[in-house]
Amino acid sequence: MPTIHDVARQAGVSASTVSHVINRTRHVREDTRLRVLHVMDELGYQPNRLARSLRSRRTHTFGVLLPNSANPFFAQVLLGIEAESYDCGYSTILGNANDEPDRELDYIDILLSKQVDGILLVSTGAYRQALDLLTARGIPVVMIDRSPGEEYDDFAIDTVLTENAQGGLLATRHLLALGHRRIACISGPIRLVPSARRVTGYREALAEAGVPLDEGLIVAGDFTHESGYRACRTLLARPEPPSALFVCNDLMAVGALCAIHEAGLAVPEHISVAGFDDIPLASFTVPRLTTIAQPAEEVGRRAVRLLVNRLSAPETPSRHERLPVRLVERDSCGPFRGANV
Amino acid sequence: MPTIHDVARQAGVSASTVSHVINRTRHVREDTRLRVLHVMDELGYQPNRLARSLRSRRTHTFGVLLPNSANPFFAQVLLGIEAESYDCGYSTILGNANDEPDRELDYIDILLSKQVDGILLVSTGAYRQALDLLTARGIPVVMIDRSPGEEYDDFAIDTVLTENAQGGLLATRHLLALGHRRIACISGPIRLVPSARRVTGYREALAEAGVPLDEGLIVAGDFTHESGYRACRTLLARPEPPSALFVCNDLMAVGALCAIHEAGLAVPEHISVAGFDDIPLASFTVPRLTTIAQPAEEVGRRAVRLLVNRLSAPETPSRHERLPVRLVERDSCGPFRGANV
DNA sequence: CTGAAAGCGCTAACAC
DNA sequence: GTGTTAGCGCTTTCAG
Repeated sequence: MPTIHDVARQAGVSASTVSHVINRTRHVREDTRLRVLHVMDELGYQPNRLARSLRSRRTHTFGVLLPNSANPFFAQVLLGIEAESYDCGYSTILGNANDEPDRELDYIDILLSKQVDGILLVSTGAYRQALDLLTARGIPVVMIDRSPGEEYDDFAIDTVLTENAQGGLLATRHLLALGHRRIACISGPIRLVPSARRVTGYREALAEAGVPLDEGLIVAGDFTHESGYRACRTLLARPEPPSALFVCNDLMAVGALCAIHEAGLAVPEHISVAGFDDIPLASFTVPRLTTIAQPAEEVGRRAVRLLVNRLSAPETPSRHERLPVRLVERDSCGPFRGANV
Repeated sequence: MPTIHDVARQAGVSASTVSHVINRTRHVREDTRLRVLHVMDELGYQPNRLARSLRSRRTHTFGVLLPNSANPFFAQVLLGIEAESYDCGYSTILGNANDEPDRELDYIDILLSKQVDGILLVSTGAYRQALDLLTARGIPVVMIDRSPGEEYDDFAIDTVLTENAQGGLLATRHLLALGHRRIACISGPIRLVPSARRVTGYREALAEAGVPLDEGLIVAGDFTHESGYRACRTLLARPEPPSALFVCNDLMAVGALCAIHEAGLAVPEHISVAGFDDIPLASFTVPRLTTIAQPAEEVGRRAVRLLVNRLSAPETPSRHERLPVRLVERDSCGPFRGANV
């Protein structure tokens, strides 16, 4: 591979001139500029960005840490992150924590030593340690989907969150408006803030409507198809099964749909199901899923924009974006028609 | 951030000694080793891998280029790539081509100038140009899922493919064995080799069984839910609709399931559906999807292993892995019960 | 077993 | 408008 010196020699100028042509960092006489460009082209010169980064202390690379990039919701967020990063001239190094906090921390070390310019983090649970590592280095971080809460305001970290509680509220209100009273909830892992907030919304809606809450109607899953399937079976086996389900993510809702079908019941005739996320699949389930839409891709893009902004203005106070959710009515929720089975 | 010189000074040794302690590149007296280790720990020293890479010409980073990381099949492959890379001490830079060949080529340039040690490529279609860029640089490449064909054997590129034709054969034979004769096929984009191979398997199975092929029963989708939905509607609207469907990927099969349900027909009573990929969701559709399983995650892991091997033995002749597929029988295929509708 | 010196390819400060 | 110089932080000969 030719170096910048090869180009310089060939074009009869100094390396710094070539550098300035490449980076438009100061004026170069038009004819020399063209000559340099021509030589670059001729030699097939590609700058070594490693060397450039070492010197300029900018790698134009972000680290992206996710619990699991194959989860459709995160996959969509990742799509937004990658797309916006590309548009802004950044590359993305991807790391999956696989829900193992240790792995998350290990990745943070790796990313830091690779000198990434910033990190986009959906933390698996090691909030405190992760943020300690990060802020010790003073590297910009945007936390996505999950935040450590107000206690961490001093960390000056940007966040992009969605209105989880509002989503739980909207979904449950919708079910109530359809006449349902025994509304169950399949939650995500309780330790996760977004999941907890969705359940909060659910509780609020019930309280608002004066419907007493049967705690046995809340069962926890872990955001996978399988867990939604199992939780739903548990619910159906109860002496007084619910007539509607608010499921805290679409993956589990799909599992629930499957369990209901296998139990010989119909959606929405016997049971209504509302999900959360509006993953692309949700438009094609049987029946099509009514759900709370989160702008996943936009979440990713916003996060990147925050990061890019912070790099150009490091001293800005931390910014917290909260994106709205909305109810998408499809075919999985119907009016209450009396206790089933 | 402390540098290796800070550590050296503090420990009273030379930088090269510290380097050797870190990289175990030659023996160091036990007590000095411990002292160095201690100082490193004390200062919270983290090597700057940029500098290291510039010098050693190894970045321990792979580039991963996919058509779309949110497609569940690729998402699963990516999971395998990321996991195995991590296990082997590599990071992964992710790039989505979004089915735009130009973007794929642009990403290749970026990855090369970031000096990645190798590239894992699921090409969007710019095979020839992509490989030209890559081989000109002599950088190791593993092509996944799609290969340019025998004509490119001189490029000495490793590949990991799956038995696509065999999959088409197995699925169609299964449908035939259930008594179906009018079996339609929803293919992927014709220009893509894997899709074409699956259709080849489908044709072979029909020929094998002496069932004449009605070309009108083959309709092309583009591997998305939506296209499967539309293709299925087209098929159902035909004067003599098929009694079974072989759909070239699960995403489209899900779309087909939805279309069939909306047409008031039942699976598998009226129509049988077989998919391809066995994405995680396939176990939870309504009804559960019979499909051809590809070991997606393993595909990713194998690809990384090939790359790692090649880095340690660059002169090895190119290796081509072909992973087997298998039929997973679930609930979406049933015996032929006479013409439907 | 250890140290000194050179240099990976680039950019930035300073001269002219 | 252009060139010279130094050096980012590390590894790797080469000496000892």
